[in-house]
Amino acid sequence: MTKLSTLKGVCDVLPPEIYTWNRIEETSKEVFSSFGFNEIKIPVIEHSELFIRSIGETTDIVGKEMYTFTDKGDRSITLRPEGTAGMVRCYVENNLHLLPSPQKFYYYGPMFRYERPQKGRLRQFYQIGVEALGSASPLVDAEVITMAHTLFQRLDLTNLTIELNSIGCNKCRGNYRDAIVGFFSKKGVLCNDCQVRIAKNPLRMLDCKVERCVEQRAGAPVILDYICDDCKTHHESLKELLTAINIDYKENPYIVRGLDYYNRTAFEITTEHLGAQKAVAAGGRYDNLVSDFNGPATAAVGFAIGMERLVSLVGETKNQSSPVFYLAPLGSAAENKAFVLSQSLRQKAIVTELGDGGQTLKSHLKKADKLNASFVVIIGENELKTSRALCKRLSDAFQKEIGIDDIDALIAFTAEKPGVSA
RNA sequence: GUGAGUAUAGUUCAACGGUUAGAGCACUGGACUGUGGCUCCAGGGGUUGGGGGUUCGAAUCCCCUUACUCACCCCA
Repeated sequence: MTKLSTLKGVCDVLPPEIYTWNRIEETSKEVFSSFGFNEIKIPVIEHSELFIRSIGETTDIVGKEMYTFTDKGDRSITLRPEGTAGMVRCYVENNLHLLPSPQKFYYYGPMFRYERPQKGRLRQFYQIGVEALGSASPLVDAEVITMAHTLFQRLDLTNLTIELNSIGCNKCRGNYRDAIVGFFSKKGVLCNDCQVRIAKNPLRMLDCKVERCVEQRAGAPVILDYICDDCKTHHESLKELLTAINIDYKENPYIVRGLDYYNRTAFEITTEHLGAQKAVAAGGRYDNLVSDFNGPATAAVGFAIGMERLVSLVGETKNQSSPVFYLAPLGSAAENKAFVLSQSLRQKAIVTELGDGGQTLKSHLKKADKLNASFVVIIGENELKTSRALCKRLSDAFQKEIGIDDIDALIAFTAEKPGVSA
């Protein structure tokens, strides 16, 4: 039998790292609630068609990264590579547009993309996703960006940069596309990737890293000069709103979202500490996606946070739940007694660790110390005879006898202060 | 899919082609028979990723393979 291991690009999350995950999840719930967002659960599997139609057939995600299989009913099923498509499907399917707009949701869960793993990039990765559907106002763009900013602040993250761009709308993006294609086709030989990009996704040529291409793009057209007046007004309003609450941002005309459904606002929140995958969160507007799925015309904006990337930026989080009591039974009769006692304590929501009756007292105490317990309750032959348990405070080694069934006295002992005990 | 690097104990790492592959941490036990942390001592642990080759001799050199890591592409 070969040694079992996880699949490539998939990993376990163990303590103590899981405490950081929990802290992020809890903090995000607090922040999102304060912005009026509600949690929602949407499926991990969907009809393949949902992603093909929303994300776009020519994107890498759909073209080569989807986990797609045929189920026993001969349906084509895909493990979601991102959350927005499912959210929009849910919005349309449940007629959520009938509720007051905008409807604001967040969700939390794994996404799947068949990619070559590297730092900050996995095949199964977790996202916190946020979507606001039913408003075209730049105010909602600003709210959503502010919400991400607030969360990162609450997690004590500094040195994050908000990068902002507008990629125009269906009406004006074509102008810019033409301008880019026109600009580069007059230039010399481009790298192999860019020769593909010029046909498929010309905007991507702007952040090519090949030296030859970098030189040639000097003086290339800038998107903000090509977007229509409506898009420009929207973009300017968003910037004013962010400025009004002192949120710093950096205009980055090279931000291009990799999914077809985006328009207007595109943004990324980046760090210098993640290697090549520097985006901790990214998102933008998708004003046409709901109507593309035969829903009513519904403007929307959202973003996703890369959970693993965020975890690696947030410092270690301590386990909050180290035991209050460690019960140390000596022998099997004592073990039975300790088991009963443990249940009484746990019913009062007191974190209690139960030791093995076969262990020596010394090994009990060592273990209690390693578990960072506060008190050890020793139950041996003497204690069983007298029905008095020996309760020891580990911080200063003070100990006293307490009636073996006297839960209240045990709890009272935890409240006594070291050094002033009677 | 492309390129580079790495693979030795549970873990982090040593070991010029030359005894029985070592050390820190972790784990278990003892010093201390029913009293933890600190200290000291001892112990368990390894097919040197796998396969083949060169050599008197390979963890070390060569080839193949697998896995991991980083980067490209792309993306959270």
